[in-house]
Parts: sequence; C-alpha cells; structure tokens
Amino acid sequence: MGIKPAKTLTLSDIARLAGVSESTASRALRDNPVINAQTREKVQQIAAEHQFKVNATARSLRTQKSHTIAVIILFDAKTQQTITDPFLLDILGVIADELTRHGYDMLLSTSKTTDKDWRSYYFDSKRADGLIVIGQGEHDERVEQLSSAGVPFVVWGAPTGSEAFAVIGSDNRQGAKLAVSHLLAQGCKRIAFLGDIRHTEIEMRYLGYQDALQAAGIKPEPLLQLNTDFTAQAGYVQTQQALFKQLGSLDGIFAASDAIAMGAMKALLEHGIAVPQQVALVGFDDIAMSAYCTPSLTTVKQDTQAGGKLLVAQLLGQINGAKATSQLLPVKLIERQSSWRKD
Amino acid sequence: MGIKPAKTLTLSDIARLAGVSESTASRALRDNPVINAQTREKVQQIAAEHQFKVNATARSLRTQKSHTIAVIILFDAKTQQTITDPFLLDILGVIADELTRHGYDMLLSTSKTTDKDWRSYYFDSKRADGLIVIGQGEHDERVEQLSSAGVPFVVWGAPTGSEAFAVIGSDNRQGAKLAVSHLLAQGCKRIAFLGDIRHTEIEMRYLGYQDALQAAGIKPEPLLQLNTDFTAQAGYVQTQQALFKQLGSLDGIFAASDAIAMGAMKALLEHGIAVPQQVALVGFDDIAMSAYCTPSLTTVKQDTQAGGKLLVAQLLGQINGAKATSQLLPVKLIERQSSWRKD
DNA sequence: GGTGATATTGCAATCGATTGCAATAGCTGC
DNA sequence: GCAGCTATTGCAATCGATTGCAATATCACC
Repeated sequence: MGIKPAKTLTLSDIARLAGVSESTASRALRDNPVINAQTREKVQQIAAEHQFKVNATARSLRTQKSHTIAVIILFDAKTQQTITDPFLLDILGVIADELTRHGYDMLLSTSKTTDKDWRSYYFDSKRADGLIVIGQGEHDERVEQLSSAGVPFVVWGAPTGSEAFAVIGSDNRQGAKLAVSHLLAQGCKRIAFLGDIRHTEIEMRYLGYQDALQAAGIKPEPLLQLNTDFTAQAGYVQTQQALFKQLGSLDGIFAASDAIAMGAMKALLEHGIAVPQQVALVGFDDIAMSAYCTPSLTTVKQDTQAGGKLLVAQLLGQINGAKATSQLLPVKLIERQSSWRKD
Repeated sequence: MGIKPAKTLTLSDIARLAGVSESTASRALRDNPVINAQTREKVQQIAAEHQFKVNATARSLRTQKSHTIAVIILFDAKTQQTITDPFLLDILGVIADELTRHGYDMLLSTSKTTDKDWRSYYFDSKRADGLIVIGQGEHDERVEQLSSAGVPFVVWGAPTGSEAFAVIGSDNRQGAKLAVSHLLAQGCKRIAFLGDIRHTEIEMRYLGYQDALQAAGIKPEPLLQLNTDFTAQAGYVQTQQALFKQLGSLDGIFAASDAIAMGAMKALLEHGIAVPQQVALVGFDDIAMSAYCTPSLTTVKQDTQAGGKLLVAQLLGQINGAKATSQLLPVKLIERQSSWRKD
C-alpha cells in the first residue's frame, strides 16, 4: 500500500516523450529499418527507461494474430478426472519450451471444460492462432470437425497414414511388437495386455502385441486383453482381477503405459508373484519413475523431446501456409529388471 | 482443400443480418436487460446460426480485461531442466479446472523462458489480469518485485506470515514433524533428510524435521541433511552416496518429495537394505504413484484440491479489489508400508 | 538552379467490440 | 392535446497499436 500502481504507459506516451509520432515510435520499437538509427535508439531507450511494453491485445487486434497456441488435453470422457499421467507432463513441458522459444504463448486447457466446441472458443474467437490436441482419444468427432474448418492444428496421437489432418505420434505398433517380442524371447508363453483399446494409440499397441505373438506362432487370446484406464490404480485392480480369475497361468504382462505397469507390478508382488521370474512385465512411455521402481521397469521409450518439437514445428509451419504432414516417431525398448530373466 | 475457410463473422455482420445496430447487437448478446426481449432473441438466434463468436481480442482491448491468468512454474535455476515433478501436474490440473470454471483462460509458462520480467511480459502487456506463481524457489527477487508493482498475484509456496504478498501452501513444517515423529515412533534413531533447503518450502520441512527430533530429545546432525533436487534420480544418487559414506548407521530417511523418496528406496533395495526393517522411509506429496511402489510409500499428503481452489479464489478476489491473504493448508500423514514396522 | 531520387516522418484509417449519451417512439394522465 | 415518462435503439467515441500512403527534407548530379 502507499505505492500507487503507475498507470501503464501507452505507445502514444512514449511517442510524446520522444518527440515523435506514434507511427515512428511503433516502427522504431519494431526495428523497422526505414527509421533513422538515432531516432530508433532514442525511442527504444525511452521505452526501456519507462519499462514500456506493447499492449499485446491491441497488437493482436490490429495484426490479426494472437501469437498464442491453445494446447488441449483430451482425456477420458468416462472418468471425468483431471489429467494425471506423468507422460503428459513430459510432453507438455517440451511443447511449452518450444513455443516460447518461437515467441508464442501457450493457452492450456483440459477438454472437460470447453466441452462443446474448441474451434469456436479458441479459434473463431481469435484467442489462438492454432491448436495442439493431445490424445486422440476415442476417434473424437471434435477433431474431425476441426479438420473441415480450416483451423491450423496438429494432433498427438496415432498416425494412420489416412487421416485428413496431421497426426504426430510414436510408432506404437512397432514399440509394442518390440516389447512383446522381448517378453517372448524371455520365455513368456501367455502374455496379458493391459490397456483400453478404444483409444487409437492403445489400439495400435494392441496390434503390435498381436503382431509379435503371431510372428512367434502364438494365437492371441482375446480374454487376455483387459481394458484398463491410464492409472496405476486401474493397473492394480485389473491385474488383481486377472490373477484371481481363470488366468492363473500368466507368465507375462504388457501394459500400455508405465503407470498401469506399476499398478500391475504392485498387484503381482502383493500376491507373492516374482517379477520377472514368474511373471515378466513391460510398460510403455519410459516416464522418469520407471527406472526407480523395484524391480525397475522395462519399457518402450517415447521420444517426447522429438515429439514436442515436431508438433510445434508442424503447427507453426501450417500457420505460415505450409502443409503439415503426419509423422511416426521411432521408439526404443529400454530393458530393465522387470523383464530380464538371465539364464 | 476445396473447403474455403469461411471468413469469420464480426459483430457488425450479425447486426446487419439482424437488422439492428452494432450497439444493439452487442447488448443483445450480452443479455443486457435494456434490450427488448424479441430483439434479443432474434439477435442471439442469428448469432447461433452463424456460429458467431465474439472476438476475444477486441473485447479485451475495449474492456481492459483479458480474462486470462498466467500460471508460472518456477524451477531450479541451476538444473535448467523442464518441469518433471508429478506433483506439479496435480496442482496444475486443479488450477486449470478452477480457472475455466470461473470463465478464465490459463496461460502457462515455465520460468526459464520469460526469464527476466514476468510483470512486464504478462501484466504490463495486458496478456493476463493476474499471476499464479508456483514454487517460491529460493527467495526469488522477481516475486518481491511483483508485490511492489501492484500486480494481482498469488504464490504457491511456504507462507511465513510475514510476507508482503499472499502465499498459499501446505503446512510443511507440521507435515514434516508428523512424518519424522512417525519414524521415531517406529524406532528410528538416525534419520537423514533429503531435500534442498534453499527452497523455502523445503526449508520449512527441514525445520519440522528438527522439531520432531528435538521433541524426542535428539540433536539434529547437520551431516544428515543432504541437498537433493526434486527428482528420483537425485534421491537415488544422494542415498547411494550417503550409504557409501560415513552414514552407515542410518535407520530412517525423510525425503522432501515422493519422487526423491522413490529414488532413495531404489538405492536402499539395491544395496540389500530392507525397507522398512533396516531403514524406514517417508516421502512428501502423496503423488498417485506412491501407493503403488513396493513397499508402498508412507508420505505426507498435500491437499492439492483445496490448494488449487484457494489459489484461484484468492487471485480472482484480489482482481476484484479484495485483499488476498496467505493461508496454511493442513496436511495429513498417510501411513503405508515403507515405514510401518509392526512388531 | 532545377530535377529526380532517396531517406525519414506523420496522417489517418483500421482491427472488432463496448458503452455513455442522445434520440426516438409509444404511452399515461390530466 | 400536450407535458412527462419509460422503453428501446442508434450514434459516435474509445481501447492501443500498426501500416499504406502522402508529405517533407535532403542530397546528388547535370
């Protein structure tokens, strides 16, 4: 108190202080080469002295560019819970850094809220110049809408090669195949799949799972696929149920995310089942924690660094008129203790 | 291609279509009671038909309100890495939901980028009406600056009762005291503290640690406090080093975050040290994973739900002229296997 | 000295919505 | 039939910056 919040200065104030017109001041601040060097420096110095900052709103209105990207995190419409998967934070961090590096602001939203119509809310209203949608979810219609509306946007999800918009994502199928082949190589015969195949990405992982089994001459058993939400809790519960039921002879589990895998591991250990000796376990994502559980978790590493950068690059390119293309990112199997049977 | 992005309509288009003036259209859309009911409905219907959305930029410029809050995540200036702690995602999710519930957008930024001056960048430029700063860090000067500049903002950190701005945060000291008292009650005699006390919040936890020891007549040993970053890796490394060094007689560890605790647990188990029998372990935060490691992690639960809501409520209140006040949130000890010596 | 080219600067319109104030129409009551 | 109200609507200014175009100054060169 006592300190009166100095009324923010406007460009016209700066112009007056520098003894030039608003237009000159504006050009000087934007380093327009048409302005005399001395004038430019004088204006810039005065602006700096007074800590003048261009009013972003006015600029946006005039230039018709918000220099802002909306990032929308989709999550399960059923479990109306907040975002929790650590993997999200990973990729979000990369996107945030990339955007700021390019001079863009990031508007973050979880889909629950702006339920109906992102396009209207973020794009038509000029809040954002483009959208990044994370999690293609269950073939969301809202994404399809976007593509037919000329809105610049990219999706983190499962590229199929045939979609009408740009999707960036890991090679889920190949990753899953690597994981399951690895389990088979460790001697596993009956491998369960924990993951909700109604999500496109997970569906691809399930296909990779089947690929690996078939390549080994094993017929996939539909009963071994258990729809599981993206949480440790869901992994725990499903594993418990699976073990209590007819699936007693399991000797391997492939979980569609590391969080699920950790839940599964908990359930196994609680039942006195040795990991990896009795049941070998592989996850997906390679979140930071995976290396630090016991036994440490074998998993398929998604390259969030490359993914985030690519999302941003493609989107900004699209905003500048280029055509964005889908892209599949290579993945890598990280072998750790949860699957490693050395004998 | 083929689909031409229909030029977005403006208010004046709607007004023309409805056969009224812009002012009437504007008032009709905002449910201004001075407008005739029939006129209002006609305008609203036409607007809906054409999916008209008010240009947020123009509105912001005219009303001098952005209806946007900037959320700034501070992290260690030393380890210039991206945000990774799962706890952040927790509270971020709550804040995001709360803000949208109040009709505000959320601009997210990590401090690395807008290094110098958030006030200028977010507030002076009118990008945001207020700021939420997460992680008070090491007595950041930039926060102090804010308070003397009349910018509406609140901080998630460690309320001391004497700061010049509103800080919301958990009762870190009490939480730590609970945790360490619990360890003592389990029979621990020499308890290490893993956490970087240059962070205000961690400093408070260290004070609570000392409180508990002193209450039990034990003199805290400075050597048992090890500065540790907020990662599982740091927890792992520090624990390893601690064990290799002179601290062989440890029988308890209090980690300043769950991530650190999990790293510590890994190191202990790798060395064949039984948890909790030889060394009992307690963390802080209660992130989702804590219940699913093995042994499951005893921890101090922070109420992110209450915290996020309070941050938003205080900030919006402040924007509307109320005075924001600091507040200490109660915490709760969650006893799990990593510390429970039943005998 | 005159002509044209070049370097700088300023005028004024513009982006799209909001809002104070004035204007009009319709109605009431005497 | 008219003063005085109320209910509605529209005019025009405004928020703050950007930019096409015009205006002026300066200089070179013949």
